[in-house]
Amino acid sequence: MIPDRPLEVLKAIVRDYIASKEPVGSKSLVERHSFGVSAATIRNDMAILEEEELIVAPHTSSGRVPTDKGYRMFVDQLSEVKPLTSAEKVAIEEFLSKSSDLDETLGQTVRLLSQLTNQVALVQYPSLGRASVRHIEIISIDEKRLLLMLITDSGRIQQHVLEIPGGYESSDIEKLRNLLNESLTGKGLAEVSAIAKTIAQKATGKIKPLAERVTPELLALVDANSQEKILLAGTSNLARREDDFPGSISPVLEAIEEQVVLLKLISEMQADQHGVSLLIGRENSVDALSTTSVVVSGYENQGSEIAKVGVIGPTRMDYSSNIGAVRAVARYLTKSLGGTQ
Amino acid sequence: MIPDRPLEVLKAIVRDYIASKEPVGSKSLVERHSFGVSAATIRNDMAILEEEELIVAPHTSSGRVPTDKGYRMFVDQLSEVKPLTSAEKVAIEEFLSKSSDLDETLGQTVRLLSQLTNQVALVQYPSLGRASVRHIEIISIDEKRLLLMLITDSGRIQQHVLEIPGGYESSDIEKLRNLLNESLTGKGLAEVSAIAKTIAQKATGKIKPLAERVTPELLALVDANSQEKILLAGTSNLARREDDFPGSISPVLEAIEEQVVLLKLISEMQADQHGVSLLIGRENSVDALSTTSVVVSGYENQGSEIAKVGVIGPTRMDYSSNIGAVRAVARYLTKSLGGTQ
DNA sequence: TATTGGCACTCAGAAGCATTGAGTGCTAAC
DNA sequence: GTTAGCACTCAATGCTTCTGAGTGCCAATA
Repeated sequence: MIPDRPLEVLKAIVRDYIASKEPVGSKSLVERHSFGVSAATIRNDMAILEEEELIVAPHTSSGRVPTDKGYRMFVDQLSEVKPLTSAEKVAIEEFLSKSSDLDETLGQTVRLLSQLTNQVALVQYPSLGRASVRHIEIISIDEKRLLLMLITDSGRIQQHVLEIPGGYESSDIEKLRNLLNESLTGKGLAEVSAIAKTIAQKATGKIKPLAERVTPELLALVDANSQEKILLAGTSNLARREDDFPGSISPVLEAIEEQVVLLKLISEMQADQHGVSLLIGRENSVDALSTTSVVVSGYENQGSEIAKVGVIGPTRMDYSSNIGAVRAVARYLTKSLGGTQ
Repeated sequence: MIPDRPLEVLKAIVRDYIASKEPVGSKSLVERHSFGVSAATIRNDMAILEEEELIVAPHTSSGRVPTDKGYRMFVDQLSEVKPLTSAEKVAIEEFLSKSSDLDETLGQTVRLLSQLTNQVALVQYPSLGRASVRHIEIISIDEKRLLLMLITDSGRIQQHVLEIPGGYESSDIEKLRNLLNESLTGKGLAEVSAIAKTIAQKATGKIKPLAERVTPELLALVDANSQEKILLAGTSNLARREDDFPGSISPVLEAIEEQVVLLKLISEMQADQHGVSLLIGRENSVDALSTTSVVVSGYENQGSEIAKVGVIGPTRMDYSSNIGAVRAVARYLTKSLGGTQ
């Protein structure tokens, strides 16, 4: 266990380093904070911290820098996160109240979050594991083409144009639409597959061929719909902090643009005490992201978490305010979805 | 007018500089190309080019680098662009044939283009100036909420949930839907505004209040729909070429993320001889983008250009192959939209 | 036992300086 | 119009020295 004062020293080091980007030494530490002890004592404490691998010296005889483990301890000690200013709260309300559909809401959210935090913000589209069918719509485009639409209760819409080479009758379309909605509305997406098959069989008479044509497409929509998707914003914020990344930022940007990797990463994260979860530096498994930290929080619709929202930035980030911002935005997003969806 | 050989020298300088990123000098020029004259002669030619501001010397007594004007002349002289390899063509077909709805198609396209060119790719959502209404749908969610949808012939879908505090009857919904579709299907979005107002007046009896509630929302959808939108991909490609940007890339990234700016920029561009249009360096009016070039081409649906697709990268880019790729992708995109939409 | 002042030591980074060499512009000759 | 020759320029490189923030350790102190 780390004694009290060394812990305070660690916190001070993290704060100073985040603020200044310079390795922090014993002298500047006693100058900036009132520990009531001398630099030599602080040096002893720093020796303990270094022993525990909470800080390291970039070069012999230079100041110290927090390690991932050091940041982690700092964050875990964080008893309260920086609350948003009321101006920021107003900005959030302002932003999110305007948007109407899901796409727009998420787009606004991610931009907002990137502005609040000055980091790269990300928002995951509602995952569809638990989503259910709100409505299925079939719309006639012309004599031989139909637009099939699947709308889920998370607000996501999936559509596909399909050709009916032999043409169709609009009354049949209506029948099929009713049939599909009666059987599927309210059902979970996972169930759709099984039910849709029985529909194709149950369908009788003229609408049978139509049903046989449409149901596979419907399943394809469900499939496409279950593809996870991430929205990013504020990539330039990462670039602005270029020199927090040794070498080049481009591998970092590459990794972030790689949706699959990012999705895997955030989906494995579990919320901790602040209602947010974070990975610091090498705690995440993606090599290119070893110099970044990820802060995410889940947002909900109808009481259950449907996806995540968060930020990603250099390990040397202001954890306190980022955690605050992510948490707040997740809450507002939950609220906003509850309202309009 | 620039004589023949100096022009060839310019071309050689551009090519060598693009390939090597080093200012190119007279000696290396005669080594790499067979001009049949000596370095001293080339130097005379270079003096002409410098006189014309087609090249500059970064420092006294170093090699030369093309100016924006130099690149421009190079591009204008370009008689043919590098065709895609057949592997690339296959990749395009492969990619674009898979996608079903507009969102997905555009998403695929932009990723594809960024991979083909190793630049930041962008695709503009179909602009709605010339789009028309394909269908209007009203779907009941629960007793007091409706989902209003506007589908345009470019494949774009806009939706909004609206509350009907007093509830509604489903037969009324159907009447209103029919009324709206009869009046509006096939009409241009610009006309919708005028027509919708008359509908609200024409509506009689029970559906009048409903119509009065719905039509303003419909107009809002048209409005939202006419908001231009851009999809980006491959930002990391820009970062990978960091040192083509003096200072930092972050202002460049910022400018690119600023959709409004970018939209204005590309919407003002007019296609030239190759079916693409490009802005080189300071030819574009955005200051932060003065070290980048933009290559775009229009894509079409039903015979008329609906939006643009292109790439943006450092002025020191391979114009020939980028022009080729953008043009090809625009064509395939046109084809793909023609098929499925 | 914890804290402190003192002190020798380390080393990255800045500053100064000489060297190098690719490339130039100019001139006189071909 | 082309070329060889030549003096000149200057970014980049390498070398050395200098500086100072910061360290680790020890003996003295509370």
